[in-house]
Amino acid sequence: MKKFVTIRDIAREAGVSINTVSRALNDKPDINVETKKKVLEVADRLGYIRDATAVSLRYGLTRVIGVILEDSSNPFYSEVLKGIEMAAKKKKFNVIFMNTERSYELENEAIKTMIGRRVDGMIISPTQEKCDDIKLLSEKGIPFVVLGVHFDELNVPEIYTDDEKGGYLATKHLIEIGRRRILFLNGFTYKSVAKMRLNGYRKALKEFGLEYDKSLVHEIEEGYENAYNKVKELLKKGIKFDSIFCFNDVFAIGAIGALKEEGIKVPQDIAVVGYDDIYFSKFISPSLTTVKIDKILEGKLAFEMLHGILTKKTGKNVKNVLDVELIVRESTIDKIGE
Amino acid sequence: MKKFVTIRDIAREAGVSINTVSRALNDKPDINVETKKKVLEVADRLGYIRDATAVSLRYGLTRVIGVILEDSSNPFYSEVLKGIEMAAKKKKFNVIFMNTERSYELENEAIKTMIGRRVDGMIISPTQEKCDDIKLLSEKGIPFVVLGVHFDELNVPEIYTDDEKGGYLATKHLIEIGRRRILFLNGFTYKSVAKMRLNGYRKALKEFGLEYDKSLVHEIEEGYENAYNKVKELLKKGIKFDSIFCFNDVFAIGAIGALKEEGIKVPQDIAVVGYDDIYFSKFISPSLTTVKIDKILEGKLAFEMLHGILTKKTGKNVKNVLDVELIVRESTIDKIGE
DNA sequence: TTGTAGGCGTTATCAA
DNA sequence: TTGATAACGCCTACAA
Repeated sequence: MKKFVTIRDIAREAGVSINTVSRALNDKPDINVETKKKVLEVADRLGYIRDATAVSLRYGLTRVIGVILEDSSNPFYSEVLKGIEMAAKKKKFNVIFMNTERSYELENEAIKTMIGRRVDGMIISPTQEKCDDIKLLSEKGIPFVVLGVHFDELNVPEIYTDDEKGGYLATKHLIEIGRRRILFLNGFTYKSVAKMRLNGYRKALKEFGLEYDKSLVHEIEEGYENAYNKVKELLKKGIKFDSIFCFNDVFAIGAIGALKEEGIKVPQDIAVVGYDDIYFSKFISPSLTTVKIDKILEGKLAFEMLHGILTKKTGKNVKNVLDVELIVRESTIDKIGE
Repeated sequence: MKKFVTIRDIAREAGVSINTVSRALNDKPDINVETKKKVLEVADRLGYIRDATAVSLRYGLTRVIGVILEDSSNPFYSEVLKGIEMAAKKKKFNVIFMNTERSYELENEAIKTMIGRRVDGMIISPTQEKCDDIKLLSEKGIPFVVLGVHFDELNVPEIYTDDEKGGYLATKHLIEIGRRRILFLNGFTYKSVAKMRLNGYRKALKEFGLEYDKSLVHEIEEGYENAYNKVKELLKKGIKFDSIFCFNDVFAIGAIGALKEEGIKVPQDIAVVGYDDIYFSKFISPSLTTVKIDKILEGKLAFEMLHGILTKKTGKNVKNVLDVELIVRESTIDKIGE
């Protein structure tokens, strides 16, 4: 028994040729209304579902996009991914995704796999360890959009957030509530995101006449534990600070965890600002002051950029810089709203 | 200019026929070692990447699985999805995913799309509003695994968690710490998960000689706000309870938010238990006592079940019931570990 | 208005 | 050990 109904089956059943079936199915004009009606009726009765792999091969287009991310379970990327899928669905595209676990090797493999799948385009959030793979993609002329990252050394389509502004807003806010020694728990600055936030941090310090103190700026690996441990370590060393600006909300939650354990009050003793505004940031206690990124929107726009490139409506090297917004909550302002 | 290198290009360049190329590429035995070496060298030089759409058409197998979920950005499903992708990657499968947003319509459409894509199999987390679509899939003989849900009325391959046990453990724990009036904020019991947790709740009450009080059991929609509002409403009505068992951690966080605002102490006045053990449950304050589900594992096992079905190693109607575990934290035990 | 034939890129069969 | 050819399911010229 064959698994799927084909246009040949419909043709036989309806007593017409296969391309009459094709015409009916594709709403082509040059076909008799009666014939069409009959063919469609038969197709429906037989439960015909068009084989997308065959259409892909024929057209050289798959209507599939590839999405390559660090980690789809991370609260930031999981929302971005959702936004991508929402936008893709609207345009009748499907999404294949692969995680890289922050490994350049896996990123490279994922790209090859996606090319093998003949995806019409890709959205990639690169590790930024190297960028040879992205360069290759660009040379091969395969449409793609880089997400969440800016490459100084490459001229490729990118969507990322205005992280210099984010870093600036966060730092300025801390200064404005009277903090002077602002610890910055940053990510690694070989990544554009971390570099930009650092620029924003420095810009705000400068603007308010505060000097940049190297002992207050630390680059750490992703993860709650690393922020938690770093804060504990610095407290032990006796480094003095009255506030912390964190690279992301998970760091901020880790930092707050460490501070609480040491009996340090947030925000009274030390104020904390995060970044991203992940779903849980408003629910934790104290609720988190943070720089908000509209992650669903970033995903949607990433798809729309890619779609624009695919349909030649968008230039090939457009940069799309999303705005960010400071959200003030309890981790910097005590008894907010009273 | 053609976009991709084909075996024909390699054949021409290497001066052999296309199926000699195919043999070399597929490691077939009947080929001269020298020829093979040369072909592979040419393929490499030309940057050949095999077209998976063509192979899929030829074989009738795609090495793609479809994953259909309520919401991939939800902290539960995002981890399950990651587990699926991890396991799939190991077996050289790719994952196409679609969200249903808890709409049966979208679920049905997603299934059709996946069939159109000729995925080798699907993992579906159904809305359970209806199950006609699942039944159809079963009749069509398309391999699939139902995830996170049990259908009494269907005999299909399923992976879900032992939620009766989970409900029992949570309730028993609350009773053992001296609570007698246990509010149960449940999901809708047309879903098997909610029904099973309710069974567990009742079982524990019965075991300890407590009577089931309807006014303490409420079915609410997903979302922080709904739990928050329900708790506020019940407090206002003057319903008395000394503890809450929540359908999931997000409910629990909502409940705790409402209690805190009313100046009620958790766990001293009211103890709270959640369900799922999402990533943030250990970081919030008070940290959350909850029933842990190993979500990554559930995803991995779901894929392995499906793969087993695809390779005929697994029976067609296997049920895989995952164990759950009670994780005790501060929301039920004050000053834990002191 | 309808049908025939060719081809998308690959692999498998069969003959050389 | 190799090559010619057909086939997977679909769509599109072109012919009838």
